[in-house]
Amino acid sequence: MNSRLPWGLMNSSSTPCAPDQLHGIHQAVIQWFSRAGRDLPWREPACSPWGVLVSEIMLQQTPVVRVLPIWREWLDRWPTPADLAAASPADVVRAWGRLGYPRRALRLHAAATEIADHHDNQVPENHSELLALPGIGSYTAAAVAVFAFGQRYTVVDTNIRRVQARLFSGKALPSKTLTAAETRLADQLMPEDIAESVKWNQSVMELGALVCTARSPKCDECPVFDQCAWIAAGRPEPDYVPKGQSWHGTDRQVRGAIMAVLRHSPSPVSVDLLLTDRAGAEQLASRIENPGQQTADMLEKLWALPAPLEQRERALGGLLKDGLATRHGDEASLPS
DNA sequence: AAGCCGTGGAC
DNA sequence: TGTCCAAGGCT
Repeated sequence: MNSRLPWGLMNSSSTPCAPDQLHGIHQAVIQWFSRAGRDLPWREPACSPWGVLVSEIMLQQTPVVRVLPIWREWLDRWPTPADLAAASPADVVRAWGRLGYPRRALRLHAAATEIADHHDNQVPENHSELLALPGIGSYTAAAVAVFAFGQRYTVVDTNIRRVQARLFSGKALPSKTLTAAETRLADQLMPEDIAESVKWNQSVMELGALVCTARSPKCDECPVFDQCAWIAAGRPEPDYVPKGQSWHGTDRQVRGAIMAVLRHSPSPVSVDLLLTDRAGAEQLASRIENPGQQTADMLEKLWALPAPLEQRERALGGLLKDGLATRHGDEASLPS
């Protein structure tokens, strides 16, 4: 839709743009994907639903390039849900490496256990059953239903939201939080044909990832530049400033540093060592017995953080609460 | 519903 | 260097 047409005056229950124009957009975006879409292993027809599910969890807030090598390791090591379920949480968290948000690893492990125990080791095709699994929310449930099982289901991720905001709403960015209107729009935009709807979901997501990006969109490469409402409106600025994620000095930073120590350490780590700072570490030097060079490096980084004891305790407490760490006596380790 | 939860590449 | 942000989910 663009300013040459009066669709913007229509109410929210109407169609987003003329049927003919929508069909043209479908064809243009899907054709673009067939030419410019990336060859990713979880898009191979031979990839199992389990492989798709693992990829979707890993891709939550983590870029493709960082997921690729870990995904391959996981599928080689744990080719079915039961294989992952048989592993210990500690091994799972270590294999997760530095993908970030390690709670995802625990939830995926829990989901694998549930699939192995209650779904005959087969990833469920039903959207409601997918949604009931730990770590699987509305996006991931829809993504697995669509990309693993070829269903016609409305997928709404950050890429699709951004493309919709620009192409149809003429805004630079989608709203801060997902709205019912966005989901309704995504639903209205989907082709009726099942196979086409799958391609559409895949293609729009890829367009948002490669061309219609958050910063510096490559509009000169866009297959629907001429139809874009944001372009027609003169590329207006966002009507709000995205709130950046703080990092330095936060509990998250301390949690990350503690997790790095636990991941690298082959044996439980003294809680005193985890909770002290650089100055305190001097006094504890006599208690450090061959932690291993890598563990020592991670400890150094943890000690170097400008975090008071109270914050270090809070961070470790959070990890214990989340099941990412366990404590036995005066030692802590990854959960066994 | 607004904030929390990791990590590192790009600019 | 600092800031932004990436196929979200959970509380």
